[in-house]
Amino acid sequence: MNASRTARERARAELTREIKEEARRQLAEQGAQKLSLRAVARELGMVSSALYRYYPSRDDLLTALIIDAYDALGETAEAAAAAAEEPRARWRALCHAVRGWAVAHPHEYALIYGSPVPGYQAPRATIEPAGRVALALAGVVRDASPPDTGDELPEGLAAQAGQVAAAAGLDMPLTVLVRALVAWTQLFGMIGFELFGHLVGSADPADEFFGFTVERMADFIGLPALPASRTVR
Amino acid sequence: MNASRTARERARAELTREIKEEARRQLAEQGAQKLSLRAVARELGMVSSALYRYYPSRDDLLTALIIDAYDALGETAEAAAAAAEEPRARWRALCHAVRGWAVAHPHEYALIYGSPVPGYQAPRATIEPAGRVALALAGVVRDASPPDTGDELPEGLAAQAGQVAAAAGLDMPLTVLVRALVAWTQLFGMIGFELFGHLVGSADPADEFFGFTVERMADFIGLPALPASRTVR
DNA sequence: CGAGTATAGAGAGCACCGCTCTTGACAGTG
DNA sequence: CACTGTCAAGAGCGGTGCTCTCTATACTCG
Repeated sequence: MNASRTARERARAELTREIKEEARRQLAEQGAQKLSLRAVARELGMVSSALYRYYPSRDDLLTALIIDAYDALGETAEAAAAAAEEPRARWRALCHAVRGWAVAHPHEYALIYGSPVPGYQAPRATIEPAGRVALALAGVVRDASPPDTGDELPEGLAAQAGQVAAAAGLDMPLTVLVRALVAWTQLFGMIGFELFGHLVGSADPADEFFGFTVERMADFIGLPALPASRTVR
Repeated sequence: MNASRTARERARAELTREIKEEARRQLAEQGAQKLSLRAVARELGMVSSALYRYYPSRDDLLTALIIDAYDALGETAEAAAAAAEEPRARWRALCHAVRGWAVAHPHEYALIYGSPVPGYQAPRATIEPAGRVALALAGVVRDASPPDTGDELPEGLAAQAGQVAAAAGLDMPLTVLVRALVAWTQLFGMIGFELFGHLVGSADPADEFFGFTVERMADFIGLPALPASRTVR
């Protein structure tokens, strides 16, 4: 009886996965706007209404894709950070990994870091995976334990940074944490600009510009320069 | 006969304007995705097919709105830069003006700096207005004539910067120009993160964070600190 | 001034969309 | 075997962008 029940559930899990796969395919081909339940169903050889047994609405399907994207990007970032030793090398690896993922999955990147889908409110479930990259970034900085930068932090900003540090268990100078926050927005700003074509007239292709900026961000945070081989990359 | 001809054309221009106005209203209320030709026509008391005499497609209407948005933001930026004297004050004013416009017109901002509409290719006509903000930014930096930062620029990046400088008539050290480019992406990255809710768990409200970052960017580029009153803002 | 023409909006219609409700088939259970 | 819960299917609703045809009207010119 347990086996039979599992059989049904297996079929269900299988189809759920296939739906998501097909949806991701369409997402990659034509973007989130054009993602249509009917088209997904058509491609899967089923009728549109049947899809609603798996995802109660188009937005719910989108949410599933969003969570998957956050998780995939987060995992990429964590793996890159774990693969290097030196703080600056880890920083570089992480930044380039994030960019690499974004370039490889532009539509999924746009889904999570582009303009939010109007009327769509990101559910609670997306918050945790959304924080993974930022956490990985902050972790790299913390492990490098750079010195206090001496910035004068406005009261409210210091309080916000304190809360972040407490919530994430990040034991580091608040000035460094705030600078890491700045670098965080810089990283995604640059990637977004590249992906969305705003660099076309200036720094496109953006490889060298990206590499340059990553180094300046590392300087900005106070990560030590690499000891031996000083590949500027 | 010229007057009569003008009469017809006037009516046409009037309606064109009204269509754009109504479209902008809907854009501001519900975002680009929900912008519907039928709804615009309904609100204007005409039939949907009649709209096609004014804009051949929904995308063309969107293009008109995009150009308007770029122009509005560019004008805001230019005005802010012109209203101050000291380089750092001009820099501050410009950055805060851009952010202010973005916060006041989130959907229009998302339209131009969010994920591009899939399948939609920005026509040539958008390029020039799109560059206005960047040009205003670069102008402020050039007028401050900060010294060469001494960065080692990779070959390709230096070439790209040289082309930009030549095309825009910006006579300044390439290292400074590249750093201004970095700050440019930083500025929009931060604004985008704030608008799209990515700062919610960390630096939200973002006023102080934004102010802090603007100052660090000014430092980064090499803009001199304000002489007398050193309001950190 | 009157005939002809260009331009305007109206309306029907096509193919698609998200989503709902009902119906009939089927598997698993007592 | 009868029952129950799950599933896909189908029809249908109101909406979308867009096209086509038709008619009324404003303008132009002989």
